Amino acid sequence: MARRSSRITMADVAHAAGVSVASVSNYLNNRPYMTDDMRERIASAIERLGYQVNSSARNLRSGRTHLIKLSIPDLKQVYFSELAEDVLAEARLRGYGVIVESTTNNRERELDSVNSMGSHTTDGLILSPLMMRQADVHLLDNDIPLVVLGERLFDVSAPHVVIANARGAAMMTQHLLDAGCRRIAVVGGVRGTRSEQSSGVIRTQGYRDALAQAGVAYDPQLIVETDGWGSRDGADAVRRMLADQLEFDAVFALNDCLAWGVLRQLRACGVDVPAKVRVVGFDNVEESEFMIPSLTTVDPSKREIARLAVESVIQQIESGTRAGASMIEAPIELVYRESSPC
Amino acid sequence: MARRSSRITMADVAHAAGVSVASVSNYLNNRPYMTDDMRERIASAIERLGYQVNSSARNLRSGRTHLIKLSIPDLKQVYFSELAEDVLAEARLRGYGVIVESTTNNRERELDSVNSMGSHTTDGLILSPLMMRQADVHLLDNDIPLVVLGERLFDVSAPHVVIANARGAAMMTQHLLDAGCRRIAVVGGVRGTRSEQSSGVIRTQGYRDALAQAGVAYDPQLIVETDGWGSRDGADAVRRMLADQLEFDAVFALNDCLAWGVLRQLRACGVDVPAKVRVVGFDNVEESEFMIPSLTTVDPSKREIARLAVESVIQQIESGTRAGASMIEAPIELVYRESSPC
DNA sequence: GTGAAAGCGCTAACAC
DNA sequence: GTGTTAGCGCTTTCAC
Repeated sequence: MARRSSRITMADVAHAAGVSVASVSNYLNNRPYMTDDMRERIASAIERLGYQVNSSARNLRSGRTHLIKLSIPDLKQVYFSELAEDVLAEARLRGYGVIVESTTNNRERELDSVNSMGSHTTDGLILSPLMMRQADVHLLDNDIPLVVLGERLFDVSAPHVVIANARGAAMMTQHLLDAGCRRIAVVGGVRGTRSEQSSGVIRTQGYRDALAQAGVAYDPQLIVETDGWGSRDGADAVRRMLADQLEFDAVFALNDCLAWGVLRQLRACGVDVPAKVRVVGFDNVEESEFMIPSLTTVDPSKREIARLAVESVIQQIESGTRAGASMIEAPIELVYRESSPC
Repeated sequence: MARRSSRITMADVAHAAGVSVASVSNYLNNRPYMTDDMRERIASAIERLGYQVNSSARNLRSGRTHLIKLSIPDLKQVYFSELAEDVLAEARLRGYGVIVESTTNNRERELDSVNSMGSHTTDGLILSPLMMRQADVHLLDNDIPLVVLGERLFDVSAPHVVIANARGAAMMTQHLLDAGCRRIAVVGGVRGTRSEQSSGVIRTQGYRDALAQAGVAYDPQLIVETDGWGSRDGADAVRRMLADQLEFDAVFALNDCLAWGVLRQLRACGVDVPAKVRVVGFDNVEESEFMIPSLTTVDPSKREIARLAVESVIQQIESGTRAGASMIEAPIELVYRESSPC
């Protein structure tokens, strides 16, 4: 029956063990040079008293909290919840806890999670920005350990862990071209050019690059813009494409959720996948494997992204400063499944 | 251009503003009785120096971190990521941060998150236990603010926020009976009786209760057990049911993911939903609305669960102790969609 | 090897 | 209303 939290302090332990607080501290921090006898007495006292370190005190003294903040747009988006899970696991492995902050696609919140970094609650930040503007980046202009995730490369002096969006999209497009497709619709794509460097823009560019490379003409009609990137948007897109009698022999949905909707709607309309139309996605979210047909997609290896991000932010924390700008590209891979076999 | 973290302390601010640290503290904590003049001088000094409170120091002194730990089995399961998102939002609203801990269906980890509670990193715990055994509950026998989530009602002296699993399952079964179904298969159900009080067991019981109530015979054959609760398990189940030539006019999948798999596999096998077979789920996960056909399901109002849990744990934190055992049942509701219209 | 003691930056009790 | 000050519990020199 544990007492109220830990009223028990290091001093109590020291007293009970007949040693000094310094020795208890040494013991707790695995410092060498200590007689086995003392080690044992301290251990037993700790056990007996049910002592637990007070991390607030430790944090104050050491200036570290062993907490990382993970700021992402929305946990309800599978991509991010899977990424978060991987970040949690990786951080845990390295002895860090994670405060998750969901910015719910809200610029204010993104700025908040940046602004609050000075308050020492967390040692570093892994930020997946979505709404920040160029004008906001000066807020990141400090020495706090930071890793930026995703493709939005602001002029921020910090390591970026990026997905090879353009390359992934190009590879996937190439795969479809190799399979003989010539009318590849891009659901969730962005027509024309925008200054904004969203994943949509970049993936669309990758698609166009691959077409160009293969000498296949680019038809803007095939770019089907959507409101969001959920499965409903994918289904809506297909509905429109069919209504407009758009000709296409493949659909490249720019993320897996869109692809789910595409798959469902095509099936509902009696279009055979992959015989009549091939369908591919991007993100390799777990559920995609279980679609019928299972979804061919680009795997951005979230595990590796998480590992790289956590590793970098911890390295910065332990070295004491923000690392300079850099771009770490996570490996990318095509996963061939039934919706577009190899 | 911010300096390295905040070397700037309250003393610096006090000095710059020509006041005492106490006044700065008062200002920061919105304490009353303070001339507007002083208020302004402090504000401007803070602004000028770019001061930010050091939360470690504040935490040590106040004994509070304004951090809650949320311990759940797995963020990759949609139900939990949606719940987590709601918990995050609710906590944020009330000025608390959330450390998310994913126990990955691992008993050790569950115990860890409980054990580490004494170390003052977080003020309270919202725990969704899955693997804990009766033998472990003594670990929860302390005064630390705690809310237990889900149906596993151990003999723990703390508030429980529970889903009305039995009632929800019974209501849904009743709906199917009302629609004329008499052979309702339960995918993910648990045959026979087990001491264990998992959601599966309880939801199955709710189903049986409804049958009994309606005077419909219970056929154990209709209980289709599955390995897990993912969509693949749902699809597998249907495959087996069809192979075994099981007769059924409805499928009650005990969660939405199972239901997705059921929907897909039935469709793949040319079984019309809902004309031939009705399909319903449990959890009302966002994606379910976009299935084709859209999924009728039980809505456990995660938002409300999150609200109740956060509210209770914060109330405990602010009142200074663990609240006694209690059971707060979150409201439940059937959501009628195409897979089984009303 | 071990211990004494000086803070880390803040809050709150109390004095003015 | 405002200032002084004593710790919160720990880590870390620096003596011994």
